[in-house]
Amino acid sequence: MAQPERLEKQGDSTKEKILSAAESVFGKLGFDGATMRKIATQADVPVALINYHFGSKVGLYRAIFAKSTPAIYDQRLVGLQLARTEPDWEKRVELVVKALIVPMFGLRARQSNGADFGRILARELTDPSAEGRGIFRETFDPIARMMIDAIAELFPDWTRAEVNWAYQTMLGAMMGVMIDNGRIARLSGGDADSDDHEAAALHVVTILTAGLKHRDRRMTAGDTDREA
Amino acid sequence: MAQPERLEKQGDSTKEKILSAAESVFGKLGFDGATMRKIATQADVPVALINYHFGSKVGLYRAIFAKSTPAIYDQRLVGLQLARTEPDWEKRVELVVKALIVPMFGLRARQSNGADFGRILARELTDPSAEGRGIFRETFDPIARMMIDAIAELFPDWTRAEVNWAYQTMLGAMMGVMIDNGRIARLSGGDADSDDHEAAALHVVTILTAGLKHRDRRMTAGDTDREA
DNA sequence: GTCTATAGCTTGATAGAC
DNA sequence: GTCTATCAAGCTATAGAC
Repeated sequence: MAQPERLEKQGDSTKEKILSAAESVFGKLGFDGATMRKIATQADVPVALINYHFGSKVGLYRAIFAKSTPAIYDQRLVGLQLARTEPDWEKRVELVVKALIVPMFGLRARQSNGADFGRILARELTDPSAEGRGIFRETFDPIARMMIDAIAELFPDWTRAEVNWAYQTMLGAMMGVMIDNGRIARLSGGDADSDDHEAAALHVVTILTAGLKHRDRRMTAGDTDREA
Repeated sequence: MAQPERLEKQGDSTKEKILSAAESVFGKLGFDGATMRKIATQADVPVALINYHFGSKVGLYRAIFAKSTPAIYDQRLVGLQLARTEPDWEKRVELVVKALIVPMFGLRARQSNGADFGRILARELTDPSAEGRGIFRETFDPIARMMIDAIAELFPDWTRAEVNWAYQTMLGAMMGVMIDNGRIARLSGGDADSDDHEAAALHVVTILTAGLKHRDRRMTAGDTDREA
């Protein structure tokens, strides 16, 4: 803004090379498993350049989120608005589910290493110490609350606990089919292909939509501690 | 077996103190984030004792799985057998879902630090480099294949891909409500309590059972890339 | 902006006294 | 079995030449 868009020759390219390598290494090894050296090696730059451009390891990490997060936020917002205009209730449920799932898989498909960002997200979500970094709190919490409110509107007779657990179920399910750790291919004997983002997204959306629509409230009275 | 059960005075207690501390630290910080020193401090033993009893860091890590995994396996097996004897199809679906979910939450509730093991599991599942450790391949893959086969039997008209993605969806959903990273409480304003294992388990089981039973095959023909 | 060199610390693991 | 002392390797981050 203040500084008019300079043509930074290769300076820009270096930052992007580092960001891209970091995304890959953080995704594969996690925040603690990744090292500045490994990232620098993969980016083919000296380690010092990372600190010059991003300040610190956590600074680099945050830059990855800063890059990919706004698009997710915007697309989810659009998805929720689209759902609001849908008159048919059944289709509205599906649209809310898609508002959560589709932007994430869209990123995977669109970006060259979108799968890496998906891995980073999944790890961040399952990392209690990640709360300290506060990334989710700053970036995803606002849209998450909107999602939760949208679910509550769809099912006005649900308790707040039911609504929230439903959201966590959806979020977890999305992560489950987004991980791509090699195990899915192994277990399925190749029948389920992690690289087929559209198929993966479609299957989660289908099951989650059905699960929300047909959630049987009477089951809530039952017992879980049945032997099994 | 060969060695008759000796009463090892406190030797046994030390190993268990380390194991318990390791479970907690690994759960909170992950494999790479955890350090031998932090574990030793929490267990209140010198670092060298960990290497004496477990050989290495990864040896200690594997010992954690060796301790908690067989119970999960057995209970899932029993759950699947129970499902097989159920004549009512709808109830059978629910029993298969419970065979996956209930043992995990049962462990959380029963064991003092069962939540820590849940965290470790979730991280191991979302860690591509964990495949190198081979823990899932050795411990959970056999029962996972049985679960997948059970789903396939329940829905004979599904493709193998659909069956496998359904399993991954279920697994992810379970992780999603099992993580307990503090975010669930924050987003729900306390309405969803991660410590209430029974409630959490019940909500996932309910949604997943409904999702499987009412999965609409006709949706599979639809498009995912609709703008959302 | 780029790079080499290195400071200052923490890591996993072990040697060897008890 | 337990513990202190220590090693070699690897870590993040920075100083300073270009």
